[in-house]
Amino acid sequence: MDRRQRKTRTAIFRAFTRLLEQKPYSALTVQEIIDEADISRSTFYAHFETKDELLKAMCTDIFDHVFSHEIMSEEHHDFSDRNSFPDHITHILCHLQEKQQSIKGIFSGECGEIFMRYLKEYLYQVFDRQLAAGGEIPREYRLNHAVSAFAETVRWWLKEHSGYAPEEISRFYFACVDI
Amino acid sequence: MDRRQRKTRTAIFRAFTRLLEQKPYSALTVQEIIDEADISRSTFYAHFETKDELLKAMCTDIFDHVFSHEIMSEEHHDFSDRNSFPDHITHILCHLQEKQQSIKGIFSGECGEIFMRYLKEYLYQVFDRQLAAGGEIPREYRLNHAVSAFAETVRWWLKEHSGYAPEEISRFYFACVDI
DNA sequence: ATGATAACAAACACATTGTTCTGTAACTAT
DNA sequence: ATAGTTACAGAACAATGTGTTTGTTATCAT
Repeated sequence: MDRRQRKTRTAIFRAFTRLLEQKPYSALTVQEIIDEADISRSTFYAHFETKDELLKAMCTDIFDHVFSHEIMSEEHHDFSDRNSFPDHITHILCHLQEKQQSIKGIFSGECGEIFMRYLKEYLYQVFDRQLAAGGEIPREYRLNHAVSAFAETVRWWLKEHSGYAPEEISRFYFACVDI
Repeated sequence: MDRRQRKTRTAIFRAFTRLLEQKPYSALTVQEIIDEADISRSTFYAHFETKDELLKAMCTDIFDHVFSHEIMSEEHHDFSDRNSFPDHITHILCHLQEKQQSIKGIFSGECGEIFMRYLKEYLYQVFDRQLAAGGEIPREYRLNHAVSAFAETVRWWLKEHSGYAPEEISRFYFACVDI
C-alpha cells in the first residue's frame, strides 16, 4: 500500500477516534473529521464513501487483529478441546485490551452499538463450536445468551472498569455463564 | 390534552412505526415522517424538536405502560418478597408483549439500541432491589449481567421468536441467570 | 358565540453531503 | 534519471435536509 494512502488512512482513523471521545457518533460530521485529520475533502471521499463505512473499516481493523489467532486456531482446530476454552476467551480479552485506546472512543456514544454488533458476529462463530446441544432450554437462546453476555462483559470492562485484568474478567464471565 | 394534539401525536407515532419497519432509523428523515403522517412541517416541530426526541417520547410512552404496575408495586413494596420475583418478571414480559406491535418496528434498525438503553434504565431499578450483596464476583458486574441478559432476552424474544409465551421466556431467563 | 390554540402552507437561511474539476506533489518501475 | 501512475489539495457545484418564521384557516373548550 502506498505510503501516502497509509498516512491519510491513519490520520482519518486518529481524528475519528479523537472526535468520538468528545461527541457522539451521530453528531459527528464528515467535515469535522476532515478538519481534524487536516486533509482535503476529496481525499476523504477517495478513502471512504460515508461516515458509516469509516466506522465499519475501523471495526474491521480492530477485529482482524483481535481474532487473527482465532482464525489460525480454527485451521489447527486445537480449541475443540473443551478445557482450553477459558484460556481461549482470556486470549481474546488480551487482544481487546491492546486495542483499548481505539475502542474506548468508539464506546462513548451510540456507535458503541455498531461495534457491539460486529463483535457479536465474530463471537457467534467462536461460541457456536463450544456450546453443547440438547438440554431443556433452546440452544438458540443459550447461544444468544452466551454471546450477548460476553459482549456486554467486554463493554462493562473497557468502558468503566478497565482496571481488572483479562484473567479476572474471564473468571467473572464463566462464574455467571455456563457454556 | 386537546383532541387535535392527540390526533397529530398518534399520527406521527403511527407513521414513525410504519416507516421503521421499512428502513433503518438513521436513514429516516423528518420529511418522510411528515409526509407519511400527512401533516405540516411546522406542526411536526411544534410537537417534537428532533427525530431523536420523537423516538424518546415513543419509548417513554411504551415504558410508562410496561412499568406502570411496577411503580405502583414499589409503593406497596410487596415485591421485596424473593419468591414472587419470577412472577414479577413474567408480568413485565406480558406488558411488553402487549406493546409488541410498536416495539417490533423499533427493533428493526439501529434505533433498537436506543430502545434497549431506555429499557435497561428501568430494569436497573427493578433488579437492583433483588440482587444479593457480597459474593466472589463484584455486585456491579452481576447487576450489569442480570440487566443486560434480560434486555437481550426481550430482544431475542420479540424480534425473532415471538412464538414463545411470557412464562416460557421467564423460565429460559432464570435457567441461565442466577439472581 | 367567542377567545384561545393548534394546524396549515409557503418561504426562508443555513448546514451538510457527495461529486467533479484542475493543478501539483509523491511514488513506482524500468 | 526519467516517464508514467497515483494520491492529494483546493475550489466550486447541485442536491438534500434542517429548523424557523409568517400569516391564515380550522378546531377546540367553555
